[in-house]
Amino acid sequence: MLRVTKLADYGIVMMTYVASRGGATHNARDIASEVRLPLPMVSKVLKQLVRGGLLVSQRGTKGGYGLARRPEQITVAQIIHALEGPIAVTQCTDKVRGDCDIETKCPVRTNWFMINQAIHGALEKITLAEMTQPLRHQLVTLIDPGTRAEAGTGTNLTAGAYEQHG
Amino acid sequence: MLRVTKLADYGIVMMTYVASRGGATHNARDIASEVRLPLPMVSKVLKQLVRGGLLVSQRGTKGGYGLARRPEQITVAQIIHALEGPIAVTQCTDKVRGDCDIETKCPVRTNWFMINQAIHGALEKITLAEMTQPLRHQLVTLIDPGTRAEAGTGTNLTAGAYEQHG
DNA sequence: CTATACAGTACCAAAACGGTCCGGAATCCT
DNA sequence: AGGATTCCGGACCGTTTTGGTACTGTATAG
Repeated sequence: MLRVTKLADYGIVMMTYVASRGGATHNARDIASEVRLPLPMVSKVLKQLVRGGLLVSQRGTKGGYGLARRPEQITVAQIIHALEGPIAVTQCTDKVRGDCDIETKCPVRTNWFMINQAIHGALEKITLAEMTQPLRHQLVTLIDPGTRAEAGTGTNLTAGAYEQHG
Repeated sequence: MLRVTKLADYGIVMMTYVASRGGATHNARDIASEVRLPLPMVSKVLKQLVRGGLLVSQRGTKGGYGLARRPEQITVAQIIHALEGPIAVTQCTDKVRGDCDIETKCPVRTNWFMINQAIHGALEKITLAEMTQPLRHQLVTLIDPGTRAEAGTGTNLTAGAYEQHG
């Protein structure tokens, strides 16, 4: 748990794919087939990434999607934000749905704020450029020496994505 | 998003409350009234915290719950683990439900693994002892200087918890 | 002006979440 | 011994979210 949605998971895979192909634009159909995910899903994610300002789109016959800026300027935190809103570990954070009207009195609120910042900071450090080059040094330094691996990781890519994308 | 469930949110509030009262045991009813949450809910959370080895319980007339070990030995990561399973940002992590059968080929898998470790590391650093004393120094150091506050935080405590718990 | 490709939005089934309830077992007190 | 208290282990259920699809509209190339 403490899980990211599949939308965000897909989005990161797709962004990584686009970034790995330099500045060229790709249309939704090609991306879908490369990443081995259904076209409607891919299309949906791409649209949201455009809205989030991470991709730029071109309509028409020779249209497609391309990165809105250099891979070094795009972070994992930004991708998650584009696909599932602001990173907020607890509710009553969107400020829109202000459920928590006792903010000033709640003794753990300040701590949650810091926890959220810590997580956000970790995700903000990781750029697309690094994602295209696994095991890069800067990523490694994110991990504490004493931290045990408690659970595995991986993507939601259920039997398909990147099966043999080369 | 990237949100913790309310169960975990409640759990942290409750653990913080118990820890703030030293080593004494409290029964579910008292905790519920102090934290301003419905008794069945509180009871459910407490049970899971016992199963997770974070609380010890005593049955009978003078029964109740107490910390299983010193607050310094209990981390936020452990509480989340007890209430919603292993911390895993992406699916196919529980190893039980191994959806992702292309692990070795997926190019972003390694990166997800590191992201997960980074988050887990951040949560593992925060102990209950620190939660009872907000704004402690070690917490502050978790936050990167350059990290912007993108969204507020807080608890899910919808109009009730800790309203006037003093 | 037609084929292509993105844009927006509505829709739906399935799963997870949040919360409640009930019968059972241990402990204390009388 | 017997009742009162308190934790234990489930099942249960309505609502929300998630994951995924479909359909109509709009811009662009040739």
